[in-house]
Amino acid sequence: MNKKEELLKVAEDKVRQGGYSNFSFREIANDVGIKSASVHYHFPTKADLGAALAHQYTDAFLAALGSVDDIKARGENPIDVYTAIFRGALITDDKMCLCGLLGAQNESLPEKVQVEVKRFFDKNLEWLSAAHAANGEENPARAAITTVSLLEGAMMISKALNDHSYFTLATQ
Amino acid sequence: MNKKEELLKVAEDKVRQGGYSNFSFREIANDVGIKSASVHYHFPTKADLGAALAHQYTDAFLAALGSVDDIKARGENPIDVYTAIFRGALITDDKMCLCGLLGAQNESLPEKVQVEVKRFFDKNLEWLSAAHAANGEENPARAAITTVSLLEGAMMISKALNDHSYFTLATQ
DNA sequence: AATAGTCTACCTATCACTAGGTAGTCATTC
DNA sequence: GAATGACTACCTAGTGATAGGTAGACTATT
Repeated sequence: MNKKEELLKVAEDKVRQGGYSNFSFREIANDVGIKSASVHYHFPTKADLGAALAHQYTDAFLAALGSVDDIKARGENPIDVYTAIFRGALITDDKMCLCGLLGAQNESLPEKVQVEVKRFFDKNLEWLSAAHAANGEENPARAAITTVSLLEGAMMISKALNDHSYFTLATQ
Repeated sequence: MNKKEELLKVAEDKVRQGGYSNFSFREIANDVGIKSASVHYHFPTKADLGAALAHQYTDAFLAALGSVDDIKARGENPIDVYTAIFRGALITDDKMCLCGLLGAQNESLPEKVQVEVKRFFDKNLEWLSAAHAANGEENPARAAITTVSLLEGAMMISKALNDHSYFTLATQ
């Protein structure tokens, strides 16, 4: 793991705790043992770092999901798989969804970051629509937005009330 | 409307756009036509202002809701009323729910503010549980957390994708 | 005389970002 | 195989802007 990857990792933790403005170049540089000026070598501006963060997060999330077809082939319900990955992100890391938090504060973000946040949700809705269609839902597009809304909202409220059992109650 | 109320109003707009760190004493002072030092007369610290903001927002929200009994007496469904108020907050102001955004970034907030955010959701869940119970739901507590999760999540995603139709699709 | 509300003037800390330099690595060239 | 030049990954030192917060003076109302 090189310094660039380390920087993204520590920045991700901070953003998932308090949003885009919850990390500074100085802080993350200090965390990985370099100087803040050197962070600019890897990421010219803070917006570049933020965009890279959301892009990487989206890719990792999609990779964790896998393909709807593979899940159906295993005889599992893709919506259950999707829910389990959300639950894992909350329980394991005790943190919000990166793009959920960024999405909520969308208006104040640099455009580069907004684009990547939008990509996250576009890809999620695409995946969920396919999943609901494969399950025989009559309105897969609506079911998709309902599923992701419920999960992001339950995550947010579990963080606000500092009690993960609300997530379980809302999604079980 | 005095300066204190004006300050809360302009601060609320900024927080609902980009979170707790999206406003500064200098900015809001300038917006209402006083100096930043004078803001400290009304609110000793930023945490005090943030807490007052969330408290006021909660009170206004509950007042707008009214009582479950009154709504039932009018022959309306309280969950529809609740949903309509959420939709109004999104469509009219084109902004997130204040406590939703603050809740998502809960970990990075001063404790005073966290307490007020928690109060918002506690009161909301209480109201929704009573509403679902009045509707004859078999598990009002679960229905309550599901309702608020869906609405907060749909709001967040509508902001992230910059398209209110997602909220309508998820909640209609 | 007292209080409320605002002011000027300032503090320290932190922010993103830049200029310019250095040590080591690498392939190319003579 | 020694020298050259480009490249990587960092550094020191600093910029101007902005952050939250404080001390003490001023002014208008009561």
